[in-house]
Order: sequence, then C-alpha cells, then structure tokens
Amino acid sequence: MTSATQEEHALFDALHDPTRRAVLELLRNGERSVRDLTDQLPVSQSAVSQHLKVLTGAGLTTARPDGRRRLYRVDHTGLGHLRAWVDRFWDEALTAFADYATEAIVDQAPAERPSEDEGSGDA
Amino acid sequence: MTSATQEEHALFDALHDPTRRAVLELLRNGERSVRDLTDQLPVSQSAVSQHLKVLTGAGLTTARPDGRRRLYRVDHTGLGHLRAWVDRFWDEALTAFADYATEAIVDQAPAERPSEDEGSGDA
DNA sequence: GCTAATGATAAGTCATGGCTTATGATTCGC
DNA sequence: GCGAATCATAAGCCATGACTTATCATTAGC
Repeated sequence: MTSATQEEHALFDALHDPTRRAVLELLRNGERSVRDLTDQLPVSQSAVSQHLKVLTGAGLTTARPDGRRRLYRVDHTGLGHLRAWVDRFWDEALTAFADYATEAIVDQAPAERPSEDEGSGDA
Repeated sequence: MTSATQEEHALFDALHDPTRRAVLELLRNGERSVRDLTDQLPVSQSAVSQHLKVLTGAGLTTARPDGRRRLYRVDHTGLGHLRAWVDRFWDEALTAFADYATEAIVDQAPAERPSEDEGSGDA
C-alpha cells in the first residue's frame, strides 16, 4: 500500500536537493510559472521542470494550467506527511530521553552495571 | 555563522539516506551501541559509523562513551530544527493558499475564472 | 495557416556519496 | 603486559542524480 516508507523516501529525496528547496522557497510567495522560477534560479528551464516533477511526486507542489504556462504552488500534502514524521519521532525521542534520564538516576544508587539490556523492544 | 541554510543542508542531507533513517528508527527504542546497530542493519560496521557521524553532525544523534563502546541516542536538536523548518513552511503555505483562495473568489465576480481550482482537495 | 513562447522529455556528462576492505586507537579480560 | 573487542578513519569502487543541450507538444498571437 505504498508503505509509508515510500512517501518518506519520496519526501526526503525531494527535500535533499538545495535547488529544489530554493524552488519551494520561491513558491512561498505564491504561484509562479516555470519561466518565472527559471529566471530566479541559476539553472536551466529543463532542470527546473525536472525538479518540479520530483517535488510534485513527493506531494510538495501542485500545478495549475494557465494558457501555455503552468502555475505551480506549494502543496500541503507533502508538508503534512513530513510534519507527521517529525512529530512521531519527536514524541518517541522525548520518551526515550525520559527513560534514559530515569535510568540514569536509578543507576546513581549502585556502583556500575552493564546497563546493556535495552532488550525490551523488537529483536 | 552557520547560516540557517547550513543546518538545513546538514539536516536534509542526513535524512536523505534510507540507512540513516533506519538508524534513527532503531534509536527510537533507546540507546544502542554501534555494534548493536550494525547487527541489525545490512551494512558494515564502518558504514554505520560513517552514518552516525553524519547524523551527529546534523544534530540528530548524540553519543555517550561507555567503556569501549559508544552508546548513541536520538538528539532533539536536529529534530527541533526540522520541526521549525516545516512549521515555518506550513504557515506560509497556508497563507499563500488563503491568498489564492481569496483571489479566486474575487475573480468569480468578473467573467473569466480558472474554473480549474481544485482548491481544498489534494492531488 | 505560421511563428514565437512555454514547458516537458530524451540522451549524455560528470561530480557526489554510500559502500566496501583494511588499518589505527582505546579499552576490557586474562 | 597481551590478545580480543569496539569503534573511527583512510582509500578506493561504483551507482545515483543533478545538470546540460537538444527536441517535441501545446498554446497564444499575427
């Protein structure tokens, strides 16, 4: 079912490239045509189109035809997925940190123990 | 001065690789040694160390020495930056969308309107 | 109709980065 | 101390991907 891992990959893959992030930054100001974006970036029109394809595939942009132009704008879909990913991780990280802090306090009493058995999780 | 763009780059660069994301997933369960991580990943110990270096550089993990081992765990710093980036973008995207929607409604009065605005739906 | 403009795609080039196998540096157990 | 274990680093290999220059498809304007 396009395992959420797929979306993850598409997202982080899309956001990895600085030029693509620059495109997103430009789109923050509102809709822009490919031509317009190209004029403000140090790469060719072809490159911009290729980047937009990747961004759209990741749900980060959408296009709307307008005459012989295509107006692109930021899409919430991808951003929402990214946000969900971060949030999930955020919570887990805090929990893990709390566990660690607690354990550290407990460890304070005895001398030293391996503290190696975090085995409660998955194999 | 490590312009926020630098952090951005380090972050997205770190999160781009699937193996590094897998490392983060493993660390969600708590602290783990490099050896432990290596045993659960299909790559060499060397590769894991290299990944951990990148992750740490992006503020996504931290290490704590424990004997001859090093215990790694998730760091909030990088996640916080990522979260801030998304939130900033999220707000802007919503604003831009609101502008667009408003404009679309205004445009409804005169003759021509895109009629194509897939407005609230996702693509 | 034809020409110009806009944007997507094809094909090819070149740098980047993720992996490997050594090897070095530290620390534990005997 | 010595050998074993853990981890980081060095050097090298190879696939991936970001870019380029054509070229094709569509639309506006004459």
